[in-house]
Amino acid sequence: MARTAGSDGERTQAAIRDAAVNLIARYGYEAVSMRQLAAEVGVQPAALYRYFPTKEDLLYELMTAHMNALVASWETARPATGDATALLAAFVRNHIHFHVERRQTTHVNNMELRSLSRDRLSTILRLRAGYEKELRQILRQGADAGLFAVEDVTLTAMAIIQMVTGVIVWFRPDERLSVAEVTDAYHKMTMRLVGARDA
Amino acid sequence: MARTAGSDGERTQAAIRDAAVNLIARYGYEAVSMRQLAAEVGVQPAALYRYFPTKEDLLYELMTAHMNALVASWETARPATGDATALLAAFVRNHIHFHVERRQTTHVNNMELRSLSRDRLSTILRLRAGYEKELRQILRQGADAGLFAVEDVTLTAMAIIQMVTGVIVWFRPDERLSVAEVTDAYHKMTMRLVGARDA
DNA sequence: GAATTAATTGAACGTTCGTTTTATTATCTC
DNA sequence: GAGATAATAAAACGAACGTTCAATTAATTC
Repeated sequence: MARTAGSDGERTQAAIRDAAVNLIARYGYEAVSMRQLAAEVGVQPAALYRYFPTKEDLLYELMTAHMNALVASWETARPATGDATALLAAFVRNHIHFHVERRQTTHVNNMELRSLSRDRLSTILRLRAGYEKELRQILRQGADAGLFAVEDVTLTAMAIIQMVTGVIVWFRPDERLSVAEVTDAYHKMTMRLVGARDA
Repeated sequence: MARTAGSDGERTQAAIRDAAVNLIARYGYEAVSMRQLAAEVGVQPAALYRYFPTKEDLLYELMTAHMNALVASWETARPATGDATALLAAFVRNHIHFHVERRQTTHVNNMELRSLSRDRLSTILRLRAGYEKELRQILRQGADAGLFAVEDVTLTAMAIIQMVTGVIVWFRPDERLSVAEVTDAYHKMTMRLVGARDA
């Protein structure tokens, strides 16, 4: 046997991506073998190499796609007008929605950084740094305007990022709370955390 | 060659633990081989098996030691008297000090849960749940006493845990800020986050 | 100082790993 | 419908993996 009836490169590649995200999120990058991945896709191991030259190439593509989607998501969600309070609210809400809807790729991005080569790691970290800079700018703007009581912008930004990204560690949408309820709660906590006037 | 001059079981075991924590924190459990670990210790791979029957036994011992130390640390630090505000302050301060001083074992405990067997995983999670319950009790006590403005105790506890544990992701003690400064900042943020009256 | 025990080496086991090569079949182009 | 190309299978590569076992030497016991 060789090429199978109805086979399609694009579909196969998408199936590989999906299966890889699921497996890596659950078992970790190192623990998932190319054979295991191929079996999940329903294909022979060699077929994977038509789409991803190496295992690390596959991981890297998943991670860059996630980071680019995150940056794009904020670019779309960022309000054109509004003060720092409105910006911060939009940032937190978008961040939580994005991550709750992509728990698996988020897990991969948070856990598998150390499996990347130096160059690729710094590319991902650069993307991440750019995203975090947006939050720092909002905090600084709010502090300068006297809206927030933020002493150390960098520290506060990291605290907020860690807090809101941590949602995916414990939150399961089909349980006690809805996404909207959780988002509201984190929004309020963030506003209190930065000492926002309006909150 | 066989037994080497000056060899000592206890010292070797401690050296294995140390090297394992360093390597696993840096490269991940799956990515670290027993040969690599043995080389780091300065011993042949077979010697490791005198102290740890399997690779997973080694990981499990590192993780239980960390969790037991965390629980013991809080038992020692917990104030005998004081209201919820004082308790929460002590909790956050102890938590940050503990984790900043043990960044490597913290990383191992946060990242390698999925490499444990089901039984061992639930043992670790039980220890963790017990620790987190302490924070929930403090929050509930503060909310009942009218000291905190906490609507959802469980959600708030997870937010705080994620925020304060996240310190180890970005904080390096020898850089811009000292441990004391960071602890103070997180203490203030936590108090504002829960809407503490006294803050 | 002989017997015992503790600590370690060196070599090997079978398995699995990421990857490559070659052959084969389906689909598309004209 | 012939030729070109895309998609996959099948088999194999050497290397590395966790682990085991027998042999050997250092330290301890009596």
